[in-house]
Amino acid sequence: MTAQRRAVAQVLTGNNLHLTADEVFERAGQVLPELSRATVYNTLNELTDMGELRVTSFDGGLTRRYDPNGHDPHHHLVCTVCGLVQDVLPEQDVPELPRRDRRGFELHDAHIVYEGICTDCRS
Amino acid sequence: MTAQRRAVAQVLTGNNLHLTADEVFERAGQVLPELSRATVYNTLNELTDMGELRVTSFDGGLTRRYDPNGHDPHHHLVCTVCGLVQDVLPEQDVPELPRRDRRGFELHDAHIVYEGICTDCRS
DNA sequence: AACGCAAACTAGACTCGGTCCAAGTTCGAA
DNA sequence: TTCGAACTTGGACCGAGTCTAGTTTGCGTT
Repeated sequence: MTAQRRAVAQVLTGNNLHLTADEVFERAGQVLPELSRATVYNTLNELTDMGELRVTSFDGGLTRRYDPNGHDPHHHLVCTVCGLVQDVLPEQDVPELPRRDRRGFELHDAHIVYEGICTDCRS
Repeated sequence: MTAQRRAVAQVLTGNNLHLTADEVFERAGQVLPELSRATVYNTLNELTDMGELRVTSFDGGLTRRYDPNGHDPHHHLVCTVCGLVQDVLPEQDVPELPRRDRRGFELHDAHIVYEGICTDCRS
C-alpha cells in the first residue's frame, strides 16, 4: 500500500458517487500533486479486479465510472443528462429471468437501472 | 432517405443484436462499399435522436452499441465477457423506486440488466 | 547502515472510438 | 437548366484508456 494507492482509495471511499477516472485523478491530485494518470488507471483497475470497485457506464458512455460499492448488490439511478450515477439499495427482489429467455447464459447478476433527470439538470 | 441511410437502417432492422458502429460500418459496407464512417455515425446519431435506436453500453464498455428496438420497453441480457447484448421482453413489472429513493429525479425509464456469460464464451 | 532486487510510479507515445470540418456531390424545386 | 440545401466523404482532430521504457521506492538481507 503506497501513498498513491492510498490517495486514490481515499477519494472513492465514503460516498456513493460514481466518479470518472479523470475526476479521481483530479481529486487525488489535490492530496498528492505528483500523481500520474497511469497510476490512477492502474490502481482503479486493480481495485476493480479485487472486487472493491465496480465499473459502470450508462448513458451510452464513452467514459467509465467507478462504483465504490463493489460488494453489496444494488441498483442505479442515472441522470441521462449529466451522467450522474447514484446507488439505490434494493428493497424488493428483481424479477427472475424465465429459463426460456436465458439463451444458455450462465447468470451472475441482475440489477435495475432507473433513468431520469436529476434536480440540477432540470432547473 | 438516401442509399447510405437505407444501407445503415437495413443492417439494424430485423434482429435483436446490438451492433457497434464499426460492425454496422462493416456490414453496410458490403452492400455499399464507398460508404464512409462519418456517414454511419451521422446516421446512427440521427436514428437515435429520432427514437428509432437506443444507445446502450454495459460492462464498462468504451464502445457504444445500438439497440434496434427504440420504442418498446425491454430488458437486456449482457455477456460480461464478449459484450454481446440481447433484448428480453418484460413479463413482470419492474419494482417501482420508492419516493424517498428518488432524490428529486424525474424518472423516465426503468429496466433490468441481466449479466452473465453466453454459451460461446463459456466453452 | 549499505546493498540489491522487485514492485510501483512517471511521462509520454500510442491506440481506438467518436466527432468535426471543409470540400465535393446529389437531388429537387423553380 | 440552374440554384441551393441537404447529404456524403476523407482526413484531421479529440479524449479516454493502455502500453512501455526508464526511474524511484520500499524492504529484506547481510
